[in-house]
This record gives sequence, structure tokens and C-alpha cells, in this order.
Amino acid sequence: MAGGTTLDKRRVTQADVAHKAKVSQALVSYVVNNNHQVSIPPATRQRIEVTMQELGYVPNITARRLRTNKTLTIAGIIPDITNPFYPAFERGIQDTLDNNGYDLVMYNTDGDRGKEQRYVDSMLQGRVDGVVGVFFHLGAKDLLSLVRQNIHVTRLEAVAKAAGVLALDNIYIDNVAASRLAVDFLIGKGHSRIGMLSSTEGPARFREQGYQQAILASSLPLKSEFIAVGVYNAKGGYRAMRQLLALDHPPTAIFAANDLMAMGAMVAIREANLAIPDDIAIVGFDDIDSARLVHPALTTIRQFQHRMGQRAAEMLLERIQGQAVQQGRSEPMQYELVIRDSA
Amino acid sequence: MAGGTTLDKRRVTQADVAHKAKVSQALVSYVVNNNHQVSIPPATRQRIEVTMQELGYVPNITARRLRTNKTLTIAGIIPDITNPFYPAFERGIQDTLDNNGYDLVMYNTDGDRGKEQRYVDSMLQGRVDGVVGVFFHLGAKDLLSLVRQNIHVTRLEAVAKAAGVLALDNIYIDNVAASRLAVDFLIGKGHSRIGMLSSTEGPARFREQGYQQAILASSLPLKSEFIAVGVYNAKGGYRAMRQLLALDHPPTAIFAANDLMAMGAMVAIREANLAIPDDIAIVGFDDIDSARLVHPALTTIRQFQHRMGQRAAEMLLERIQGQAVQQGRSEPMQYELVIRDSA
DNA sequence: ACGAATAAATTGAACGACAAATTTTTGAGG
DNA sequence: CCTCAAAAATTTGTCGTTCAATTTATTCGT
Repeated sequence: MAGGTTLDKRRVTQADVAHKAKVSQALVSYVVNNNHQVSIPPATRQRIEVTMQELGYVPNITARRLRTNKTLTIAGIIPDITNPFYPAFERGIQDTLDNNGYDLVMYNTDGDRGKEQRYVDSMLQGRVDGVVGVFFHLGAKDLLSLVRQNIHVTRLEAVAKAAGVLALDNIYIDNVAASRLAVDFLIGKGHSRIGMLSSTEGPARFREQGYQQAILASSLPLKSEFIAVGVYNAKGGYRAMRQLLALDHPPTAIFAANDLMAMGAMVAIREANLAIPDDIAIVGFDDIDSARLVHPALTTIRQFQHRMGQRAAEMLLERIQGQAVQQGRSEPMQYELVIRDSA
Repeated sequence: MAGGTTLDKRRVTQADVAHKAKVSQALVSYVVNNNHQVSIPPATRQRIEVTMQELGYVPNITARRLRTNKTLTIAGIIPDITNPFYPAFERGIQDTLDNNGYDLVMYNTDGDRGKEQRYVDSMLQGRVDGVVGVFFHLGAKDLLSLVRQNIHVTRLEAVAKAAGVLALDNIYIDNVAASRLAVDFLIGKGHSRIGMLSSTEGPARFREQGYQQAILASSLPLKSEFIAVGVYNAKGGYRAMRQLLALDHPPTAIFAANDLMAMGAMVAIREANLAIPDDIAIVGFDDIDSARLVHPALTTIRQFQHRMGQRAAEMLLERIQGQAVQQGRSEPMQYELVIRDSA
């Protein structure tokens, strides 16, 4: 029999340490937590510390969580980590949480209402102290149950939200204004036939609003056939672009609802033997990492995903630690137009 | 005053339900868990269920975890979620865990030994029931402490590992063989001057081994100046490629240690006014999503990251649930050469 | 040097859900 | 009305933290 089946040896508890050190279990806890409210003679403290060493005591974090009613854990509820927008966002969250001793649990909703609701409900069991969430379907009222249980929420939103009375924070970039910036840039380049690759998903409808506002403000005609709708990824962009290319007089410039759609469109444009940006200029949205690696490099709206994740986590921790004003906060995040070669 | 400060209303517990329903707390637990070991008359069961409804009872998951000594939580310890290889891997893990009622906690090590060690140590506090890990520095012996605490581990490895006596599973793709496949393809295309963009990080050293084996097996000369080393990302690939381009007789084909380096190299090649694949052919590794979106589309070694994540999680759950053989398992994963336009 | 007052050191108990072990209640058969 | 088994219900121990309570030690005035 090799020394393999030593499984049933129970884990060392504070009670075990206390017994061996001839003190009460409470004293061991005070030593573990280095609590200064209570005075412990150096001799006793050392005896307990030595005994912990000897027995190899490691605190049971679940018991600690139960007693303190703090999990030191945050949920990150996002649509899909394989969408290139989110890894840096999650990483920003995790970096900030890690610096503060918090864990991050990951959930992917696929932008599905049922999953969003299911995960929010699951949080009511007390898995986490707070949630950083990107919800396509749930609104503040759907998160009320969490807030009432003192589980705080910070949301990433796609438009400016008025800070409500609910103790629930938002960060956002103004997708409408940012999209106007992108389309105004194309207009400024002299384009008069500007198409958009839009989507029914995610923040695309706000980006479409920005597109429409820019066109209308410039007194160019707003043509509905110039707006092609597809799913919110490269394939959707490819297909929507083919739709626009099939028009008698296709656009000479394209604003894509996100970089993936823009990249899919670039494939379609090349297949049609057209040159970017000479025949068709294209602007994306998000500035995902690969935007600078495609050829020609993609002009796009940059968001600072890592910073956004950090800030969302910071605001959440402030609220958890009672350092935030009672009322909900809403904070705009930066964006900028990155001009590369595609437009 | 406003109805805002209703915070201190204590959460409803089983004891509250028991008191109102005039039963013991244990009975409530039996009803909650629908335990069939014990018989409960329908009338009593219903009374308890109604009372739970009335009071809005929600189980305290931390207390449950403490009592059952099961967290139903798994740690995912990876180098960096912003490395495009990992999102689909993590998503695969999460999908499988979610189907089995498990949560996933995310940690990023940046391939740093200290962080790898710190996170592993932190798991000893009983945060999780198991770990899916990608470790660049820690070996089986460093994970022994976890296995001894009955915290199981499944690792993603870069080479075939013999299944050890430790109850610790691996999945891997054979990076050496896969790299040989890539370089053999270039040799088969008639290239005799084949360079490599390598790195000191991650699995790059195994990919370099495969490169060397392929060159040697073909009786081409193995030139050390054809191996340029850079950091494991696009910028590293760009810089390493510029190094190769500065040679008197640069290679006519490039094997990059991963797709990001390949894409960085493509930028450098274009800047030198050389054509891909006509002047220089290039092959990458990983088949990240954007590999098909760059121009020309990247020939590369495809790995099935989502499937790998799923399989890693499956193996871990099998072990946690005691369905795995005692001995460690090592399972190869599929890969394939995807021929696109860059070579 | 002695008792009271104060300070220091230490301990008990509750928290919440689960489940094994135990006790109480019910009801049938004689 | 008693026995005995089955059914129903309860008791108990668990894990770390922290408030409250208790025990032990020390100071100080006389």
C-alpha cells in the first residue's frame, strides 16, 4: 500500500489548535486575525502560533465567510467572454479586485434574457457581495431584489443613464455621441454615400442612432437601404456588407457597429475586388486588439476596456465598503476616434 | 423619512421558517433538500413549503457550503484572459461547469511564478473543489498540497506527459508534433530558407523544438540566425520579424510561435514592401478568431480551445465525483493544420 | 498587608444549513 | 391496555468570528 490513501484525515481546525495549546478556540481566532481589540500576552500568542505551525492550520474560508457574512467575492456577468470586447474588461475587474482581496466569478449570459435572470436570481443565495454586470435585458427594477439583499451592482451601460435613487451605479460611454463622431469623420472626408452595418443586439441600436443623427445633421439623405442588419460578429458583418455591395449604387463609406462586423465587411469588400479605403472606406467601433493588425489597419472608436473594468470594480468596492453616497452614481467613460488606414 | 434605509432587516433563515411553521429547523432542511431518507407527511411538507413562500426563504449558500464541505466552485488559473487563446478555453470550462451547477472563479497569473504559487496557496483555504490550471512554472510536486487536501487539479499542458501516480489529470496537445506539421508544410511547399519567430514564454520552446526537428529531418541546414526571439505577442512578432528582415538573405518562409506573433510579423513584412505569401510565406499557431480575418488569411495550426476547456472541466468533475480511476490521466487533444492564404 | 477597584486574560455562545443519531409519537395487533 | 415496529420529529455537532460575560491578575489607598 503506497502512501496514497490518506484522504480521510480531517482538516485541522481552530479547535484542534486550541486543544493542543490548552486555550479556548476563541483565542486562536484572535491570534489568527491579529485582533487588537483584545490583549494577548506574548507567551500565549507564541504558544498558539507554534501550535498552528505544528499542526499546519489553514483557515477555512467558508466558515469565515459564513460568520462574517462577507464572501469577498464579486460576480462578473457579461454576455460572452469570447467577444473580444470583454477579456480586457474582465481583466480590469480582476486586477482591481485582486488588489483588494476579492475573487471574481464569471458568468456568460449570451445576451439571453433567461440567463441574465437566472444568474441574478442565483446571486440571491449569497454567493457574492456584489455584481459587475452587462445586461441587455434586465433593468434597474430587475436588480432591486439584489440591492435589497445588500448585494451591490455596478452596470456597464451603453448610454448616459440618469443616476437613480436606487443605490446602484453605472458606467457608460455615450455610444450615440461616439458613433456621431465616427460618422462625422466620414462626412468630413467628403463621403456622401455612407452605409451602416447594424445589428439588433447589444449597443448596436444606440450606434445606429448616432449614425442617423450625424447623417441628418449634415443634411445628407438618410437612406434606409444603406442600413444593413446582421448578427453582431464577423460573419454578420460579412453578410450585411454583401447586401450593401449588391445595391445599384453602393456606399463609398461604411460605419460598422463593431470591429468584428467591420472586419467581416473588409473580407467581403476584398472579395468584390474593391480597395480599402480608396473604393470603400470603413470605420469600426471598440478598438479590439486585432483592429491594428488587420490590413489596412482599422479606423475605429477606441474604448478603454481595461480601465472600464477597473473603474466598475472600484465603484462597486466603494459601495460595498460604504464609502459611496447613498444615491446611485452614473459615470461617463472616455472614448476616442483612432484614425488608421481604413478610412 | 424615505423608505431607503430598510437595510438591517435580517435575512430569513430556516429557523425562522421552522418557528412559524411550528416544526424543527431540521425538518425545514429536509424539505428544502427534498431528502428521501426521511419521511415527511404531505400535510407537514406543505405547511413548510407554504411558510417558505410566505417568508420568502432563500437558502444561504455559504452555510450550505460549510456544512457539506462542498463549494461547487472551480478555479480557472490561466496566464491572461486577454491572450486570445484563453477566452474560448474559459468559456468551454464555464459551459461545462454551468451544466453541472458549478461556479467558475477566474485568476490571471501573467505566467508569473509568484502569482501561480500565490493562487495555488490561496486555494488551500478551501475556496474551491478543484482547479483547471495552465501553469508555466509549477509542476506536479507544487500541486501536491492541493491534491492532499482533496482539491483536484486538471492541467492544460503543452507536451505529452506520462500519467503519474498522483491523482492529477492533464490534457495536452503535442506542440512539438504540431509544429513539425506546420514546418513540414512549408518545406513541402519548396521553401529552404525557413525562419522561426520564437519566444521564451509559454509553450514556445516546444514549438521551437518541433521546428528544429522538422528542419533536421529534411536535411536542410539549421541556422541559428533564422530563429528570432521576442515577447509572446504581436509586438514581439513585429520586432523579431524586423530582425530577420535585416539579414543579408532573409528567410522566404516563417513559422511563428503563435498567431499574434505571426500577425505582428505580417505588419513588418508589409512595411518592408514584401508580399505575403509570394515573397515571404507565414504560418502561425493557435487559430485565434482573427486569424481568418487578417489579409491574407493566416495559415495556422488550429486548436479546439472551447472543446479543450470543456474536456478539462469534464475530467475534473469526474474526479471530484469519484468517477475517475485513482491514477492520474493524460489525454491528448486534437489539432489540425488550417491552410489559408498566407502560405 | 488587605480589600476594593481596575485592568488584563480568557472563555461561552450564536450564527446557518446539513445529516447522522436519537427520541417521541402513532397505530396496528393481540 | 400493552408490545413493538414504523413513522415523524428533534437533538446535536460542525466551522471561524466577535460580542458579552467571566475569571484571573494587578494596582492603589489605607
